[in-house]
Amino acid sequence: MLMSKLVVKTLREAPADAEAISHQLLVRAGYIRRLASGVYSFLPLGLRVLRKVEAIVREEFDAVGAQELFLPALHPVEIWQETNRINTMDDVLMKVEVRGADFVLGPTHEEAVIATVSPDLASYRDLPATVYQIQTKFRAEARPRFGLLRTREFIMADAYSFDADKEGMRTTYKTIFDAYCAIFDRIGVDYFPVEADAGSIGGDVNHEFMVPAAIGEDHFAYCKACGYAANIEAAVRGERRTESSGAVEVLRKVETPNSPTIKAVVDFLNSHGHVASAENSLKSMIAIGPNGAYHLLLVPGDRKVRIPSSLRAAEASDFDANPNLHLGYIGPVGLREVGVTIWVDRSVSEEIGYCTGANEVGYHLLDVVLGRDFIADHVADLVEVVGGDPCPRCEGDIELVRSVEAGHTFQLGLTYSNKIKSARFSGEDGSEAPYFMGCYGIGISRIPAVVAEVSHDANGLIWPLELSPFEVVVVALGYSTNDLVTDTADRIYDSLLEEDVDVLLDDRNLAAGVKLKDADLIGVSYQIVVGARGVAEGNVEVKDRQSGEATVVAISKVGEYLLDLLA
RNA sequence: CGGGGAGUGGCGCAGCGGCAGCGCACCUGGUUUGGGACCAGGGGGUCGGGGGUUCAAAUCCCCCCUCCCCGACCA
Repeated sequence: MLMSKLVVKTLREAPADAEAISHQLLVRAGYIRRLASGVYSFLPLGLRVLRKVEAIVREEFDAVGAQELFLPALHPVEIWQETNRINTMDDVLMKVEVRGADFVLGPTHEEAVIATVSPDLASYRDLPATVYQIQTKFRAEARPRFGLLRTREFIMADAYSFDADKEGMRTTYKTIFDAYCAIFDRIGVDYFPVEADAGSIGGDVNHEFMVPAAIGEDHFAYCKACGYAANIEAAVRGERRTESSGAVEVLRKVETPNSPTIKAVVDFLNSHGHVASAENSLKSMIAIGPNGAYHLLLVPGDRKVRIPSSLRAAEASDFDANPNLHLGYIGPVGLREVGVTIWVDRSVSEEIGYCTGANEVGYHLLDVVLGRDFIADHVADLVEVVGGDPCPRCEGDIELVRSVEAGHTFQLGLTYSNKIKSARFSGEDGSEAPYFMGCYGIGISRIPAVVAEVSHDANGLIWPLELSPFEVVVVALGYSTNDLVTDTADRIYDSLLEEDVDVLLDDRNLAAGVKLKDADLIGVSYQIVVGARGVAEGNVEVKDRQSGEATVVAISKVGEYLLDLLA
């Protein structure tokens, strides 16, 4: 490709609306351009990178026997009604009406893939099977941001696996999981498969593929000592012995006017002759179960509650509907007797007298003891981990790592097959059974941005060879004025094309500085700099964009030298 | 959806009642070619949209739209 013909115009300055470094660089270097909020066009350079990402995914999926198919983006609303995700995913669905018929623009394709392939997977003899698709998906993101990192229209690769039983599903999951690792190895970024929360997609075991990055919207808990890694929404902390503070006094009620928060209560008590602290208070959070039942979650007052995925946080209307609940003064004592299920965090001790709400406006209880003054129905991990918490697997400490989610694999089990009539096959004994499914997604259009976030310098992008839009750029300085340069650059370019190298020749009539700056900005993995100074002595310079190292190479040897680098 | 900020040529910005400007980019001619080079000439704008105030509005007022940031949300 001749750069004079390439549809691209680099920018010296980034658009003012680009915040993330990946966004700035991809726009400046001419890879992408915004069409609307969260909607981006891929220019020729950007598409080349995208195609390379896709090629890696195809190769690794194909290698484990997954078969590519193509599904519609336009889904009839009925298939979304069958799983009820028309309601549960309402906030992200883009809906369109076409001549009186209702459609959904697919944000994910579980319904569509089942509807499509179930006739082909009618018997246990047809299983296991894995199919995948690489295509555009849509989400009505409330707030698109960070360029390609969170968009309304995006390209995903999603694989879907179908097995006859749980064991088969687990085996398939492991196979695809390994393929994911192979994919991310080739993409060339540091990544961590972390245990994660299943979110609205449902299912059981699942892993997020996280790439540590300063811009990341997620955090995962990580233990350097043993490698434990879990999304903050799924992470738990280990036990740490809390020293008992000695004798626990009797339960008593104290007046605490205008103290609806932990901080207010602690401040009030401490200034009125009591000794109180957030750690020795219990934060009481009301959550609602799937059947509308009330649950009380108790965690130490200095910690953030992590609501179990089976429950949802209570809303104002839920408090209004239950006369036993006085927001700001809720506590465990007596609530179980009025039908509230009591949960306590694992760290709540039976040897500590806690301060809790008295279920009466303006009053709290002191020295409330688990087992003595109230009984817990469930003991669970209810706090969000923080840096410094003990690792649940070893003696180490947890740290929180900011990161971007690049992929997500799920063991769905029967989550969808149980809801969708056609998601069944005939077993060996002739009876019908639902598929054990898995699904596995990679944000294809997010990958270039993720890589750009972690691989750039002050001069621009730095692509790993596998993703570089070209393998090498021939930067011809004085191409329009120096015949020897022109001739040398052309010969190198032609010989590389001959060897099927993906090569770009900067033949533009521009100042040397501009060409060198552009080459760095665009970030092609290798540069061959052809200048008057070198060619007079029979040399060119080969620069590795990653290391910045430049090597003087004889013109006659440069083809061979480069093929070695690319091998 | 709540809070904050911004819309002036492709990009970055100035102008803030009185002729719409600057840098980059673009076009023509010339010089130049190892780190965004120089000279001369040139093209491109309903100042986001609508309404109002005024002799006069990019500039003041009202409504709307779009975009960005923080939060809520996040397959």
